Amino acid sequence: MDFLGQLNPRQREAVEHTEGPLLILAGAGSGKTRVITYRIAHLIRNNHVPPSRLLAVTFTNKAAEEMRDRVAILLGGGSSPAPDGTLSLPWVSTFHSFAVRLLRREGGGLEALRQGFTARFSIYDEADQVAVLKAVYRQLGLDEKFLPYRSAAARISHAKNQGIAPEHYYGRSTNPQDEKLAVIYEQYEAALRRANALDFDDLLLEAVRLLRHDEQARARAVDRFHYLMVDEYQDTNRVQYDLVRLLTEPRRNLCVVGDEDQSIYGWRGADIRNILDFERDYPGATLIRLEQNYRSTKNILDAAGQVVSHNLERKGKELWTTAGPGSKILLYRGEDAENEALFIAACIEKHLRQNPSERAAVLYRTNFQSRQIEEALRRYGRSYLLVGGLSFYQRAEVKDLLAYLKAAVSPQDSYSLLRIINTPARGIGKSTVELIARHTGETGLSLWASLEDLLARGSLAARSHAALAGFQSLMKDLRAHLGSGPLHQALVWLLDTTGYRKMLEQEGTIESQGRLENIDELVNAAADAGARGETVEEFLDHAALVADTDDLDEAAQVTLLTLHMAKGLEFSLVIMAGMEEGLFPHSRSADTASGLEEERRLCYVGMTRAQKQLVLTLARSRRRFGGGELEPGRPSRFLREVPARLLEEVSPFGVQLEEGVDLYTERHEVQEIARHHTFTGKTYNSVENIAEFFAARGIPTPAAAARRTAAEAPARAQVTPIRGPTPKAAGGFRAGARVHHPKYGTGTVLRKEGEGDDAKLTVSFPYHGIKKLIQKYATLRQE
DNA sequence: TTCGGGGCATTTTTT
DNA sequence: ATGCCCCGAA
Repeated sequence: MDFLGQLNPRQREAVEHTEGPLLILAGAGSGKTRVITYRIAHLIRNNHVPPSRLLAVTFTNKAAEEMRDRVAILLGGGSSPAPDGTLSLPWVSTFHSFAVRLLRREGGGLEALRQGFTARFSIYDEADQVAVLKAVYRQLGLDEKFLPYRSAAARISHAKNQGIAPEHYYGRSTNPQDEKLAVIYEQYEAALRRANALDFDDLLLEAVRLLRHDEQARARAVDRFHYLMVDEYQDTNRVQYDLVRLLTEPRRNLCVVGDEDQSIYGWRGADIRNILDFERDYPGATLIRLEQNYRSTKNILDAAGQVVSHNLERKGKELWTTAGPGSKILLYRGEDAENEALFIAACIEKHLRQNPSERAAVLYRTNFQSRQIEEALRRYGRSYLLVGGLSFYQRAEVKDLLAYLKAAVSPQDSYSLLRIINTPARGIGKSTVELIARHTGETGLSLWASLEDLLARGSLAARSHAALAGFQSLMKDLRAHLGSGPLHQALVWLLDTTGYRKMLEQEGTIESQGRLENIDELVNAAADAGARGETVEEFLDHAALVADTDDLDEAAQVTLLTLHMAKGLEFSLVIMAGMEEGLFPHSRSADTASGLEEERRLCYVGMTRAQKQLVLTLARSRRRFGGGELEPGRPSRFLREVPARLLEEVSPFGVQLEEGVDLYTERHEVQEIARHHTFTGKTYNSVENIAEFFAARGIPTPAAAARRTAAEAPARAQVTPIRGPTPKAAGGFRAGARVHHPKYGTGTVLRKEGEGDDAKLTVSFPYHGIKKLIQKYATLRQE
């Protein structure tokens, strides 16, 4: 098959340019993934480069998976199978999982480089970081009033991403807060080191360190990868830049693909200069612009292009298309957020009725905006997929079990140990933990070693001694189980022995029911991992590096998500909500020129997601917080940057259902429809997704390909399971009643506790699961 | 040690 | 309006 014939001239040029540095500026919708995958296929098939000599790096597992699948399909027939008969494929991975594999593999080098580190390090996510920072704050006598943990974590992360060490941070601090933060930073680093843990930033930093200081390790890496490709290059930070540099010197067969106009992660440390200065950093680099857009209508492209042309920090690209102008961009201004939301729902309804096979998305700047839009969609009985919220691996019960495993695998991992030392409650309370922590501080031992030391001394009160001794033998037994049998059996044993399962069962609530299902799913995932031959460590790595958005269901007809999460996706109809000053551009970004430019790029990203129809909406006034005042808003400056000739203002009656009912009188009828509507599509965080979170991503399977095809099939119906205690009948919202909640929509009352205003209701909502509500506070309506 | 009530802040978040 | 953190009572 001559796959090069399927490319346009520019794309083909990019694919065939294989030697030396290459920068591909790929505008939105210009076939970027196509170019990367074809380029890989070209190198392998036509230039006979062994697949193992190629490395492609992406930012998300999802992108990596997609790329792998597409390369596999391209190579499908003719590439050379490996001796064992499997298809040999290049290494496609995220920056982070690449770093982890490198560090685990080159563990010896790492240990030599860094005192006290072992290749068995734990990976700490944001929740773990906060736990570490809490301890550091306490040690320094600070509290969150100084700086919220999350902000401190963000600032430390930012410093790390720029390669600024704590001492350096201290040196350049100009105010007392920064000085203190430098100390926090230093203590945080020390705490991680003691715990033999690396945070996400460290994974990259340590990989860079290793390659810099361990000549042999670098030689091995450079020798292995002759061709490197980096996707979304505009989102790389300084450390990723260094990593790429180390991997490509001196061969310099580096191909980076990106779009400076889609750089929207500056606040996370991404450095737009990496892409702007590529030609300077890699002299002799070839620059190829992909400007033909295959996604959107001309009107949409022109509008987006006009907006982003107001930016100065760009190389400049002009997207063009052979498509026709298409519809104008609709602009709607509602009285308030509720009215805006109703318009959005009506607009989606109209579009999908006319185009039943198409997909629509509502994009917004901040997550709280989804609430009213959800409510409006529910009124129309329209199912949707809300992207955001807690992912599976971030859930408390899953994190607990993983913490048991981490603590067992790495005795130094004090923060994982801390998490589960008294979960379920086993009589090791706050004061006992503090006692051990103090001992840790005095001796410099890890929490676990300190615990053992205290037990050996026998100086503890009988009660705590017994509790701690019990815990000690529990962990020893867990280690033994992990060493002797399959992982999932160890987990089952753990759940029984600790009484974790019992704890949830005894709770007897609907929430606990869900948690039980989650832990069962984790056990299944462990069994699958075991069947694939994964070790505990690999299982834990996988769990740490998998992200929730990886499983974004593309089959959903209506998707609600933030502008940030929309990058890389496309929808027939795109509605951008909340086009108001202060909201978008967001007030916190509006005071610097670079912040404003990033907001503008975000606007560009949002607009270019639309294939056929783009709709911009705003509200004349909206409430800032729940109970706040209605505050008037001003239209976003981005609206003015769209040429007026491309815009069409629509009244609330401009977009209507065919029946001719208007938005205001219609509500009650619509509610009636909604009541009978069956929700379809799987919930973003539903249990059935969990297995997929842990599914192997290494080798594309027929099942994976089938799943892709199946994405076009209608989503299966989901029935919210109702289990748990038998509902008691009572007045008002009694069990079994259908109620409506402003945020969660329509749900079923499962249980009622107490009477009158103080009654507590347990309600099951599709998409949101089980919520406990106080009748007095929750604005519930009887359906 | 553990549970429940009142105070407080609430942008975005690839790994 | 809500979620989460800390403090006081059982």
